[in-house]
Amino acid sequence: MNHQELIQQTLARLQAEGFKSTLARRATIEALVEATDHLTAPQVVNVVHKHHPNVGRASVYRTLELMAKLGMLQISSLGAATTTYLLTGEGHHHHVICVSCRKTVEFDECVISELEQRLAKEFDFQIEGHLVELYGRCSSCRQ
Amino acid sequence: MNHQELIQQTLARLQAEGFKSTLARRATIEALVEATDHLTAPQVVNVVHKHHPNVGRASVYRTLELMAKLGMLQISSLGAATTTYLLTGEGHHHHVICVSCRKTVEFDECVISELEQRLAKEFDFQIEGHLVELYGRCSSCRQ
DNA sequence: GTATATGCAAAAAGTTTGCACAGTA
DNA sequence: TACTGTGCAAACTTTTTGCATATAC
Repeated sequence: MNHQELIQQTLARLQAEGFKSTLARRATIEALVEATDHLTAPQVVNVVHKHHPNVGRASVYRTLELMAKLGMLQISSLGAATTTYLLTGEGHHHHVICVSCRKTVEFDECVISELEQRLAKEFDFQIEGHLVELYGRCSSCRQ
Repeated sequence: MNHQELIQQTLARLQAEGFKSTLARRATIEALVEATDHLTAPQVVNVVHKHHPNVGRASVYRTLELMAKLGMLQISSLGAATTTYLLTGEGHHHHVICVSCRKTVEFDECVISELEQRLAKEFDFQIEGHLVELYGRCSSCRQ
């Protein structure tokens, strides 16, 4: 699926939930779709402003909040002090993060699915996503 | 292990790394030890100020940063917009978080250990902790 | 046409920094 | 004593809010 399609689909999902398709929302989704990694809110604002200088910062925040509430974003701390956002679905992967130099490496394996199903039953949750991060010390930082 | 012992041990770990044992650090650790759940930085500051009104806010932030760097804290976004901290080790558990009402339930099972060992070898990381969070919609919010 | 959503600007909240002084080792 | 760490206050960054206007449906 290319970017335009993904943007369309994401907007459609918002519409399906009863929210309107607007420029500010499209611009925010655009920024998230183009990102290859987690972005902080101010980073999203920056990207949005590159293409659409007239979109307000508050609208970006409001869109991020809305999408997070709908489970459309993966929210992560990436082991750092700032929250970051990434579109869920597509390119599912997780991170190993060095607590010393903040270097991150990705891995694709996900051992969560069985657990997910068990917990969904146990707590009567409809699971929509998950976050798995490992923290440690990379080889250079252990010297 | 009781609270006092855990505080001592945590301070000792700082000292082992070459950092001094001070009141501000003890107060911060105290707050984290007493917490039964993740705390935001401002919450830690509040607890510290209850017992030690004269400890500066900046010192608490600096201690949190230091401990995070040393891998002594589990950092989590809890699916919300603020970073939270919890002492690692002790009472290891994870959360299922409702993206709609923010209700969280805990679970103890952890399927990460095998994965952890495999990734440690593959990327030459010394893994010190991990974060696993599931996001979804609780039964009441699905009505 | 109507309700939702927006942009702006100001307020609030959270975090970081510089510096003179204090406390640990 | 030497140097790390502190408290304070100010600067800075990030996030939220109120409100008049614009826009999607």
